[in-house]
Amino acid sequence: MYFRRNLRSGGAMDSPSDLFCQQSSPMCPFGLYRSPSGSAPSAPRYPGGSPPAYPLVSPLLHPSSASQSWGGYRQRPGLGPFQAPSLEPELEEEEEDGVEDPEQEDELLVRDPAAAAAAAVAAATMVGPTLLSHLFPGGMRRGVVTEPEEWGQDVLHVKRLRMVDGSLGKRDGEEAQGGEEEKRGRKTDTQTRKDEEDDGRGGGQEQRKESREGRKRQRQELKLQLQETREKLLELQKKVWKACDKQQTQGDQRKDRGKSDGEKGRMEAEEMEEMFLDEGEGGDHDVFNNEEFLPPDSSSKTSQQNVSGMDDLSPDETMDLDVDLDQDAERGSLWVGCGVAHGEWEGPGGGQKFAQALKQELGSAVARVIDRVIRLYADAENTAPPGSAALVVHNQRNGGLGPALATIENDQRRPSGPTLTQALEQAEALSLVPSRQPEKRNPGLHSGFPPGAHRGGRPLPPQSSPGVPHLPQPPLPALLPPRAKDPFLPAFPSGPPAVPLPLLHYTMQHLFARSLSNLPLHHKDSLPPEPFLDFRSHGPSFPPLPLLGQLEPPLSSSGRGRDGAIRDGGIRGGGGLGGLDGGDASLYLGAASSQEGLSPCHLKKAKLMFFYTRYPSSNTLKTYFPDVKFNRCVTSQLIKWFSNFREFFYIQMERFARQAVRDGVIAPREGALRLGRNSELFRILNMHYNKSNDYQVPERFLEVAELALREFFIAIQSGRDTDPCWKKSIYKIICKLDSPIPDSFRLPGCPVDTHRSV
DNA sequence: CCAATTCCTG
DNA sequence: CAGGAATTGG
Repeated sequence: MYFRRNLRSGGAMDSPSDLFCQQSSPMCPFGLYRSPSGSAPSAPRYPGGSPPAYPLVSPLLHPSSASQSWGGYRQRPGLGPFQAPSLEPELEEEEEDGVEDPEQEDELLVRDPAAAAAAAVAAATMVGPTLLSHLFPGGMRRGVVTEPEEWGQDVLHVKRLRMVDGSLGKRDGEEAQGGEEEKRGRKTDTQTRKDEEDDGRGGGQEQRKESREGRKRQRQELKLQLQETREKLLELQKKVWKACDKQQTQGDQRKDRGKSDGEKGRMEAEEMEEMFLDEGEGGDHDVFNNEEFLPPDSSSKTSQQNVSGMDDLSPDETMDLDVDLDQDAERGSLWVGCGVAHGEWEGPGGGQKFAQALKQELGSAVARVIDRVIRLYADAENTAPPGSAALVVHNQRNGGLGPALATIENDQRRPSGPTLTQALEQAEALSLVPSRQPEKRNPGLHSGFPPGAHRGGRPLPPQSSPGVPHLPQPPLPALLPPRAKDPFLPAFPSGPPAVPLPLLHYTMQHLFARSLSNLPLHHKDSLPPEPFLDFRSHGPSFPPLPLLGQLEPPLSSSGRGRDGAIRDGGIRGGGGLGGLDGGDASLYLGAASSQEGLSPCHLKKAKLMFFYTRYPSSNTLKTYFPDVKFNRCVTSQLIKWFSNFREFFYIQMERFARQAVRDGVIAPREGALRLGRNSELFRILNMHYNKSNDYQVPERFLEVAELALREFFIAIQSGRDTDPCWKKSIYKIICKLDSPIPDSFRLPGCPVDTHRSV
């Protein structure tokens, strides 16, 4: 590796710790990219100049990844959000207990309008005396929501509505190919319920059909309103987050608990993922998933989509709010989950005030929505078939928000883009939680499973994301518009960086490393006339990729395939610098500007320089590598290169000299000691210093080499080689034979020989 | 002491 | 080629 030294070399910024501290982080935000890249050795080295940019940009670059980022859904058995049958009988109990399973309620709230309504009612019912009383001891809820007496009625309304919904769901089709255990469980439950339902209601289908359209419209409205509620909740969560960020810096002892809470948050996020997935899967069988039921502008879909995106960006905190709120309401102490410990807000000072404010906002938002939902469904019931059996069917899970919550992957069919406000909100959400993104679950699960496929109930191990590999596919062509006029080899983007973002740098590095050989990359348009291959490292934190190093082998082979097409466009030469057969001495390949590390291009240049100078001074090197930012390390590396060149050179000389001696050569002038361009020794030397054979070995070098060979021969022949220092004299001779280096080497990049055609 | 060099090893 | 040890010269 040419770059090991670079990595270690002492630039203030590329100290080893700087390079690896992030890599060793347990939550490597780049695992996502690492795994698909076949875990390229260079990948982990990416120190992540600005990690936050990653999760920020990657979803944009790879829309699929955005939806994947939730991955690893862990289904909690027995907590199916639509075990509504249990919900119904438990309603009364809940009123006493005050707390149903918070998560269940949570999921109910978001998954389906009907379910949400029921959840809202349930929440309100239970919340009335309990949670909301905690939240609003003063009874402020009354001003917003209906009076408690009405709640009983509302609950009944919603119950019936849910029954209707269930029957609807069944009529529209059974659940999607439910492969999941959880689904099956619910399904069987649903079916039994439905059977009872059918028995009870007899022939109420006509009535249902009549009221079908009306209910659909209502559901649409409901969806919109739920969406609104979500947005409000999101806003609250944002505020919570801001507060959390402040508070998290206060105590270390909270970290552990906060961490576990973070885990919990991710779990919630996973559930959200599952939620979306479910809804996506059940699409075909769901009324709400049918495109015909989407409003013309598909606002619900886009908005839900937007929510999905936001959740995707901040999965951790998305659901914590509701969940933990309930949990701690049980203990009378409200705490808002945001990765901080329970009781975080109980601390002295503004915590309580914040909690109060939060309570109010959250409570009012929720209450408003509950109110609307209730009313909607109350109205809806007027048209609902009275004959519907009093059973709750669960395939609502696939209904309601289903299509809207389709993950980003599905949004190609999205009729319209997000609205401005949605985009703004999304951006806001983006900016609010950048630092937590690395904690996101490993994406890829989503796309890893075909719709309706079994996702198991458990989190998949990270890195087992089958969907990730397709990440790097799109960017390259898009990011690197071909510029076919470049007469040079694949040019690394230079000048104004085509991709200023670290992510893109990183991505492109990988792309280059992995597929540059097969892709034409021409950037001449943005290049100054002189520089050619820009091998500037991307700052100290970006260890230079062995671009040419990786390029050359494939280019010489696989590159051929495209050469036929590309060469006509001006690209000549097979690989890396090797393929250059330019007709102009001023042609160069190489770095365009100063860089700290040495690139393969520099190595090649050094080798070509060896044809002229075997013992270059440091000043000479600095003169002829103007594009290298010299420091102690780089200098010694270059010197070391030449030392190695000499080593190889002398070894070959000695070897051939000994061979000549063995062969009985007597006169040093004999042909065996001639160094013709057809000789084996020349072939070896040329192979070593001019591997691609794109540079004509200067005659002077042949003379020097021949002289060295002769000297070795003589020394060996005369037995001087027994002297431990017998080579020194030869070295002294050779070191005086350095010839001037052509001026073309003074230019940055690799010189290209003029009169050489492959 | 440091830079340059060689030798040896991987 | 890189690392490292040893040597040398300034």
